Amino acid sequence: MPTPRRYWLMKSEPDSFSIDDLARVGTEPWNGVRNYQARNHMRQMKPGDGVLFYHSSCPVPGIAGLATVATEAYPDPTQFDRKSDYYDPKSTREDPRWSLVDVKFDRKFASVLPLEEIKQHADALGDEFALIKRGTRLSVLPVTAAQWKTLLKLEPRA
DNA sequence: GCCAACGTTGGC
DNA sequence: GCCAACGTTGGC
Repeated sequence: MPTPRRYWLMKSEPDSFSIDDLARVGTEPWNGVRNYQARNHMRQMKPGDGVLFYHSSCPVPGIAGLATVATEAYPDPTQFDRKSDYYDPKSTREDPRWSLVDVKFDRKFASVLPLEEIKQHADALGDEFALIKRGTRLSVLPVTAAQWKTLLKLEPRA
């Protein structure tokens, strides 16, 4: 039996990589994640999983569009690159510490679904939803099928 | 720019 | 293994 499709939310600062950037390149290796929980989530991903593309640290933080997981997790090459900001001297090729997946553009929302509005639906989403839980800074987090459905219903139409 | 929350590092 | 210091995230 095939593994059911799962859902995730991935944060990106639009100043460095936005939904428009993803639309332009089509597919992007999600490099630079240096948090174990976020990494572990990426290691669970399967091609075809749904991704909510979230803009963080910007004037209107929120969900900017949809993407799809395009690969299984594989070692993040930037961890071996001495010139990269993401270089990790403690990681080895024999035992890579950091993983990533490729993420493929699906579509851009007509406008960003603001975090502010998402928070107003905490009842439907559940207080434990990491996106709206106070103090959670996780950049890659799981989304349940019910949460996915709820959030897509909130998608701005214009 | 501020600051709360959290993760990581490193001395002991 | 504890915990203080430090760095980072990310909303506001």
